[in-house]
Amino acid sequence: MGAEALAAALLGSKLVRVLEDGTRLAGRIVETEAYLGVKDRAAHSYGGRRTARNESMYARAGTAYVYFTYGMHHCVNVVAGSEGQPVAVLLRAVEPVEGVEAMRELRSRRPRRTALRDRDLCRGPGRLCEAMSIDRSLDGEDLVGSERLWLARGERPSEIRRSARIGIAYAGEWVSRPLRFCESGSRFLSRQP
DNA sequence: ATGACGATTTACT
DNA sequence: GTAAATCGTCATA
Repeated sequence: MGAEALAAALLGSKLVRVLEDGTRLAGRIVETEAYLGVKDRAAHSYGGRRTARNESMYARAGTAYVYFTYGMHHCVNVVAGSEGQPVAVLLRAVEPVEGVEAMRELRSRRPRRTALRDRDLCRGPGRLCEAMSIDRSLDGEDLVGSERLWLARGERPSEIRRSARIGIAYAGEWVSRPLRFCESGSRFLSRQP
């Protein structure tokens, strides 16, 4: 499956995480972005770049690519390409469905002034990783078969909306490509399309 | 060895 | 709306 097809197909699927202590967390995916590989200036694999950091992008489809950015946030992707094709789908937002209080606790580890509403727990790629305790230790995990982090079926959205990707102002003509996929009308999006 | 840069989030004006 | 926080990573030397 190509990255765009996977980005759309993942909407409605559940991301499930089991912590060391057995706590189970789950969120329904409502926002994704496709990164199209070597030709895509916004992708970490642009131009065939292959480093220790993005090595997982070159693994087989269904592998997790987790990276650390801005000195403080993690983001999780589902690898989409056939092996050797560094193509992936970034998970940008999920709707919390299991372990909400555990998620709130995880999101409150750093001091904060404002109270955390349920709808703000997993609304954004860095936030959802913090809420689900996803970091580089899960980079390379097989999302079909892992006991720590995996994908499960869920209710498909009634309507999908495409828009431009976020946070890639440096990507030239790729900035405006409609490679962001959202469930129409969801209250759990990182921002309204 | 060093410097510049983020697929972001938060708080503040 | 704008700006600061914060540091692993990588390209350059």
